[in-house]
Amino acid sequence: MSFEHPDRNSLDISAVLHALSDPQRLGMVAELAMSDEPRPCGSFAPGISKSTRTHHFRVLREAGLIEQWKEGTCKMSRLRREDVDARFPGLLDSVLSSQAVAQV
Amino acid sequence: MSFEHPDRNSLDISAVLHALSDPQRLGMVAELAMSDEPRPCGSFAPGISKSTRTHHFRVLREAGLIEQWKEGTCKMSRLRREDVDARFPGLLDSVLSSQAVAQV
DNA sequence: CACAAAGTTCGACGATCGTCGTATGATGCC
DNA sequence: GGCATCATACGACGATCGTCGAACTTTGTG
Repeated sequence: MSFEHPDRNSLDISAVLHALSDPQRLGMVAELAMSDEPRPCGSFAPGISKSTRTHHFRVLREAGLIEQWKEGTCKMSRLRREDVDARFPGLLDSVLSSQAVAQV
Repeated sequence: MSFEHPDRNSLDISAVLHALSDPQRLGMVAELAMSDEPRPCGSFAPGISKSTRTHHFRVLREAGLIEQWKEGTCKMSRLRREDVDARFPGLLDSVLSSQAVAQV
């Protein structure tokens, strides 16, 4: 029922950077950052298959970037912004702002 | 003679994050950031082979993180801090400060 | 209960990665 | 010139990655 969510203090910079280095995942994180509301998995990355999406969400979750929980048949996701900011101050901001520029 | 050094404006966030996501390369970048002096390649990452070192330096260079040039038989490396900061403000600082904490 | 919807699991695949050793170049010094 | 030093080029290897489809589970709804 509960999934693997690494503790705030055990976040690994290499895992975080690797998780963010994939354009697909970076796009997901950017979407999560824009709308502060949790969102079901299915509403992301419409071009890829369900299993690939599951894989990307697991990478993000195991890196500690997102939190996930089930609600009915949906799985919700939320960016762990406070935790990431506490451990790596400024990182998410700089990555996301560069992403925002790229999307204009 | 001259190597591939991407233009400041063509730096790719995914390539940069991927380049930094390897612990070996992150260590090299951290060393380069600490001593502002250019350093020969051979003085890095003493545990790994020469060819692996060459490979890592190429990844860093092609991502636009470092600049390299030859001096005699040595090849010098320098962090392209201004360029990276201009393109991705705050990124290098946050990554390097987390790295510094980890090394204490 | 039967069915639909949302995710997961399980191979599988080609591509890329990190690492190595050996051979090869380029440069400086005796 | 001969030799040592520093780095590159070229496979090669096992490991990981991103992607997929098919089968399955879980949950809600008729």
